Amino acid sequence: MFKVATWNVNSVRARLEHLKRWLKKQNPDVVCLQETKTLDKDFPYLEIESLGYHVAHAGGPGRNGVAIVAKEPPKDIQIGFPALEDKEAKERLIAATVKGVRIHSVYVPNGGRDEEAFLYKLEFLFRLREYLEAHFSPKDLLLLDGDFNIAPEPQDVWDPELLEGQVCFHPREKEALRLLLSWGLYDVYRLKHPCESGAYTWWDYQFGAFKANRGMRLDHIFISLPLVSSLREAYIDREPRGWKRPSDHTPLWAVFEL
DNA sequence: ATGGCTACTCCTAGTAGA
Repeated sequence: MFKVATWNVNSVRARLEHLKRWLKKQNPDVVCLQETKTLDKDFPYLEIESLGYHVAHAGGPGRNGVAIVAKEPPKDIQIGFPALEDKEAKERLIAATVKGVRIHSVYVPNGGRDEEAFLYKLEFLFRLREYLEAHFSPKDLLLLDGDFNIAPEPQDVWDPELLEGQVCFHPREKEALRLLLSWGLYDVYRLKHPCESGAYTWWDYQFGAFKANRGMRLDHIFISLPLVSSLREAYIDREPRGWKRPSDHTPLWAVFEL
C-alpha cells in the first residue's frame, strides 16, 4: 500500500507540532506540503527526518513554499517549470519521483488580491497544462498533489450561489482547471466519493466557519489514468483543523495498491 | 457569511491568504 497526502500547513514552522503529530498518526509514505512559508535554510529538516522522512523543499521568504516529504528519498527533484521564466513557480511547484511515481507538490496562486493576481493564477494553470504536455504522456504514473485554490463543482463549496464568481469559485478558474484535467487527470476524492457534498479541505479562520462547516474543497490529489485502477481509498482528515492554532486547511490523503 | 483570523516581515503596521 502506498499512502499519499497533501496539506497546506500555512507555515511549516508554526505548524511543526501539528505536522509531527499527524505524521505519527497517519504514517503516510508521502506528504506534499504547501505554504511552508520559509527559506530552505530554515526548514525544520531534522525534526521531520527524525520521524523517518526525507525532505525536498522549494522555499520562499515568508510566503509560498512547497515540499515533498517521503519515507523513500525523493529522486530527480525539479523545482519550478523547467526552462520557463516564472518568478513564483520556484516557490509553487516541486516534483520528484517516489516508488516510480512522478509526484508534484503544487501551490496554485490564490489570485484574490487584484486583477493582476487573478490573471497570474489563470496563467499558472495554463502553464501547468503546457508543462504536462511537454514532459509527460497521460500513460505515465503521474500525481499532482496540492492546494489548487479552486473548488471544481457546486457541491465543493458551502454556498454555491453566494460564492459564484468569487475567488476560488470563479467560472474562469473552474474552466482553467477543467482544461488542466482534460489532459488526462482524475480527482481521487471524486472517484471515491462521487456524490458527496459538504466535504471541504479549507475553512476561513473567521466567522466560525469550521464549526458551521462553511468551507471549500480547494486541495486535491489528481492522478493519471494508470493510477486509477490502483486507487483504494481517498479521505479528508478533518481532525487537524480542530486542533489548537490550526492551519486553515486540513489534509487529504489517498491510498494506492501499487 | 454575524464573527471579529493568522501567518509572514529589513517586525508593533502592512501585506497576503481564500
